[in-house]
Amino acid sequence: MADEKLPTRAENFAEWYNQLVLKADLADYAPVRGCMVVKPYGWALWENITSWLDKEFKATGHVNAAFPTLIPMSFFEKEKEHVEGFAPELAVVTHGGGEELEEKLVVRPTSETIIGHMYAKWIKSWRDLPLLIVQWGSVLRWEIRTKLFLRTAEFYWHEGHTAHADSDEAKEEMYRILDIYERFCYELAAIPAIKGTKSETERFAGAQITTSIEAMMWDKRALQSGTSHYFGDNFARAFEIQFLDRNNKLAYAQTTSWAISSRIIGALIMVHSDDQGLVLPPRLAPIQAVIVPIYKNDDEKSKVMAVADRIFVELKAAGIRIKMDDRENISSGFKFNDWEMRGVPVRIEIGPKDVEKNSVALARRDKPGKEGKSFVQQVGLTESVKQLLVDIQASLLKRATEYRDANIHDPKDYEELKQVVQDGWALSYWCESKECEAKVKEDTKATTRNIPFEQPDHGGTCIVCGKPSKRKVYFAKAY
RNA sequence: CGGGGCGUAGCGCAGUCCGGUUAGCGCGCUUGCUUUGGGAGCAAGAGGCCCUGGGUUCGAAUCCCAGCGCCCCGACCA
Repeated sequence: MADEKLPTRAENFAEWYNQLVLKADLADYAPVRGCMVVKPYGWALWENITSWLDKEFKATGHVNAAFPTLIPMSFFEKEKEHVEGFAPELAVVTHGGGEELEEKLVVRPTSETIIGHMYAKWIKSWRDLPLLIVQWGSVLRWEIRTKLFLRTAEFYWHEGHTAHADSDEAKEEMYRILDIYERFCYELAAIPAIKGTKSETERFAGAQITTSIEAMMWDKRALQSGTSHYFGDNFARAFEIQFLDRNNKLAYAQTTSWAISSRIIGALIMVHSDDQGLVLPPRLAPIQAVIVPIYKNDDEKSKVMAVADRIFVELKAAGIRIKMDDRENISSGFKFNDWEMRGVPVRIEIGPKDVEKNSVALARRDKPGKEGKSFVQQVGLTESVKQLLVDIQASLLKRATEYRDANIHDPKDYEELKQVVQDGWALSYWCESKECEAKVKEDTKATTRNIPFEQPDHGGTCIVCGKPSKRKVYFAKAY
């Protein structure tokens, strides 16, 4: 039992993360370099994420469809910036059925091109708009340095692709989706992500506007957790998505695309989890509460299990995602640690003493050890557990918000900015020039994350060059 | 693409320098018994193309040559 414990976060954050993903049973390394296998427990978590998003997309008029994995190479050459952005990380199929292909096929790294091609075919009239399609699937990017969930060659996501008659409507769509992403982060993931606009250099290849939500991890690095893009007519021109408008004039469609990927699971881990293992927000946890029965002999077992079974049925009927850990020959101490590693929000311990006293021990995962343990009556347990799940959800968000705010700095000058981005974020005025942005990156490795929508009501001067500046930007080291 | 390291059981390693019985150890796995309120104990088992190919030798995990694969450190992305 040498390596049951994780390295601490302070000791080695990267190694803590790697081992946590494996030990919490979320994913495993695949035989292909850079690829991962998402294990059933990890996939259950992903399904809780996707099912909420899917409902929100459908509620806002979107429909799901599927486009092919393979895309003709020539499609990528139609939008100049897009091909430049993606060329280095394309996987290309050169042979099929033993023959060399006449036109090489790209394994999709994203689907703007093939969807653009199809949209050109489908959109002929203003009556065909808006077209609001979401694809759930995976994409492949030939990454050099990979890490489970955060950056793998193949990853899972949804990609929304919409086409609109005018630019205002398309921009509204972009912002509408970003709002859904924000609500997902706050309400489900308990992550206080910040909405904003990407700088020109950080923009998606081919986009006119890229917006993002940015989240602060435990190590204070930033993680782009979702993006929503407005393309103007860039892709419409490249793929000839044209329609006759109300005035019988030929016009280009305005398109958007947007995504949240399985990377969000990495954010969940790096925002909430601790040295004991995974910590999951109750609304996303595949298992919200686990029952660990404790007994020494058959006599105790029958008494304990009678209570445990009854409680299991009650909680399940109340809609709580509950699990009975009835594994034999494993000590209860091991089970406690095991479920803590897997991030289950609430643990219910039932032993002979509880049977006598009509109580149970309730342990909340967000407060490890004795601090989070309480003894409550079996009567009314369903309500106690429900309330506890709500409390945990709220306290995770509160803790993450306080942590984020405590580590966002307002440096006085460039010297101080260089200091604070080594271990935190800076929110500073910036003149929005590429030169100043590049200088910060060169000096500190920190990049602009986004220009938050929420801004002070007055301007200031650029933290780098001192020129007048209208808006503040977040500078941080990023994943 | 440039520098360093490693391929031996599912995982982590020892053995390799200096060739020589039946290739070991820890974890994990299987079975049985005892255990179970914070990471249990004992016992018996299963599990090997020692990366691949060639060479040297009476004899190669070990020496030589070639190849393959992987990992770590310096330029991009959800």
